[in-house]
Amino acid sequence: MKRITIEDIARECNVSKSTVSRVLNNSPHVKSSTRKKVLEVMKKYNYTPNILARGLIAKKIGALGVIVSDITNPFHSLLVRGIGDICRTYGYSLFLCNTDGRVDEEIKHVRSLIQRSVDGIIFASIKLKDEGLEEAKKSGIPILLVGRLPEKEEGFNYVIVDNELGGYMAVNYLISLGHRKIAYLSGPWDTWPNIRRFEGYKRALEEAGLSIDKKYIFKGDFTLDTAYSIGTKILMMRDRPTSVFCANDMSAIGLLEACMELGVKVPEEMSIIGFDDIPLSSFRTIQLTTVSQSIYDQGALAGKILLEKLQNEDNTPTQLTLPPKLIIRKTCAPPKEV
Amino acid sequence: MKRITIEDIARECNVSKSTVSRVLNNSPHVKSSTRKKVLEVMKKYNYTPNILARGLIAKKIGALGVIVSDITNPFHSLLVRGIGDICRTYGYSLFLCNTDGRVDEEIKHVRSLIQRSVDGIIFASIKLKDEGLEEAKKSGIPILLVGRLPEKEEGFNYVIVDNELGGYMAVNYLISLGHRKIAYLSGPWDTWPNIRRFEGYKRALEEAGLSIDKKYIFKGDFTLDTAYSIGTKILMMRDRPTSVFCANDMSAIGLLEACMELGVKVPEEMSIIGFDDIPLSSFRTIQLTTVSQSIYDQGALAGKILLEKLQNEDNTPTQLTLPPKLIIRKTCAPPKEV
DNA sequence: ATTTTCAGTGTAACCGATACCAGGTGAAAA
DNA sequence: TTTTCACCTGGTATCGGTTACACTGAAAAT
Repeated sequence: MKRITIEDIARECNVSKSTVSRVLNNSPHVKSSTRKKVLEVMKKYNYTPNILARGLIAKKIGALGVIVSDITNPFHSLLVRGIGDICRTYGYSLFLCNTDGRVDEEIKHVRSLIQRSVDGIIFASIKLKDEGLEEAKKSGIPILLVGRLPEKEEGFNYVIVDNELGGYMAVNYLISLGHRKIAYLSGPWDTWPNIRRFEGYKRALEEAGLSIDKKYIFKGDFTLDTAYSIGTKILMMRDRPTSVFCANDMSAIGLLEACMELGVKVPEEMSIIGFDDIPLSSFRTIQLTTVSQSIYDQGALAGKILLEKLQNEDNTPTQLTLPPKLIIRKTCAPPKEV
Repeated sequence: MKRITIEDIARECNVSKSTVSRVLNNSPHVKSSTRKKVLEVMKKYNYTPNILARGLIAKKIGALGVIVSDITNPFHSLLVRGIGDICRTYGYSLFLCNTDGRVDEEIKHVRSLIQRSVDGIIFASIKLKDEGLEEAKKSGIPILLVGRLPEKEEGFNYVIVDNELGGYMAVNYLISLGHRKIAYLSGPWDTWPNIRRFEGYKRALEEAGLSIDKKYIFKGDFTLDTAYSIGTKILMMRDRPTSVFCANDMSAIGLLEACMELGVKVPEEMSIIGFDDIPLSSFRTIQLTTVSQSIYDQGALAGKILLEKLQNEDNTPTQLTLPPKLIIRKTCAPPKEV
């Protein structure tokens, strides 16, 4: 079926296509009777302008790209949902790119987004050194980072929550319950969220006058299965910690599973606190105490900031650090021995 | 930063842009020395053709749109991941559209995808009567449906699993374990998956000579919370069923939670079987017996079929019905009384 | 009465590619 | 020596819009 073009509309109205274009763009210099007629004909033929033709001149297409490692990850799907909803209200479309954490894929996606003249790119899972990010920066397309930061964060727009503070709050909460033996189950070690959360962990311990004990630091990778197997090890060690701050909720849930498997009662015999507050954490059977990132809101805010910036052609970087929130549910309690 | 255009390359090479275009499109009629030079200059300037300009002529942009109700739903995120991965291997981009199950949003998204000249649209959560689908059909853009079908399915491309058979297999399995009082916890009633699964339920009961007892039919909506509250009702009724076929995994998990809350042992006192096999179902603490839809594969296959169809300009509808798979885990056992 | 202003519209160039047609070249065939 | 023809290459229209500029005629200003 042939698409209706601006020329078809113009012919039908006995005007030139520039006049139709003016109506399309709400130019004030159109006689109201002409405008009315044009609008009528447009409606009659159900006409919508071709965005590609428009974009060719404007060098933008009313679309953002969002780059995540894996949309299947509930953190990312919530974030993308937030971004997507905002895009919709601004009339923008959204390209979804999964990288699987691979730099080459990320670069490919970035190039393809640039080729498509997207108006902006949101990076949700950059690494500390990120070539894809560099590539995008060179292109001059507005960029915004959510959730995590690269090594050199200067000049970038970003929306994050204060991960250090979140870690601090989590561990402080455990300390306030009376815990002294507090373990840390990490995420991928050289990763921004892990580094920041671990710093919060250390600060809380230091302020409480507790020493950081290497035997209580466990290297995980944010996945359930790894956390499960590390969890079984933690539970079987001789001077077992009374509580574990897990670098993310998935890890916490893996640990929780290990506890169930080994008959260790949570929270009576083991307190567990996570980070992120993914939907799963609030399940009745899990009820994980955790630090909330307000993921959906973070995504929505990120989208909003970038889109506003595009509309106002504002090039000054907006850098937003949101406060985390402690969500107390049922996996933490005072330690038994105290 | 100004983008390099085909003209810049042509000038630098002292050839016309048609020649550059020929190189770009692998035309055989280019002297190999010329081609070499052009390719060098293209590489030197890191040139990539502007997809919008290209798309304006070709009337396509190398992108698909996928319409889901909510990417946060694990079923959809897996499906989209499968579609996205295939798109990537074919060099296509993917527009993500969330409708929240609202028809008006769906129509808006469809229109916007048409405006953007996407090459094809994949619908993942259409309704029985779907105006958005109609709108897309009128536009002539190739369409493919995954996961569920509309009332009139003629002429559409689709990839689904046999939901009726899945329901049949699930219930048959319960029957084979010795269950006679088998309840059905439905999804949204007038919905394709629910209708088909319920039909499977009925067929299995009929073939086994069991009557369909209205008091064992419960109307849910695919959500955890509804299933939980219905679950508590089911567990407290006097002539309680010994097993429940839940229309999806989320409902099954809601019921599972209700059982835990009320101290009903699963599977000893209550057998539960779900449908979908979302990742959550295989968690160690859940171990839900269910009917697998191979969601990721379904998405990948759907994407592949549509993309192949686009490349071959094949207009005959491909209609694929995949077999479901029974995944036996730990929530089903023979009933106590037998 | 003459000039200025400006609302309302058309013309044509342009965005960055593709595609068709035609022209030029040189080697092989006549 | 001329013709033929395959092989390259350039010119130009085109896709569907936007936009700078020019033009018209009527109202406002002088």
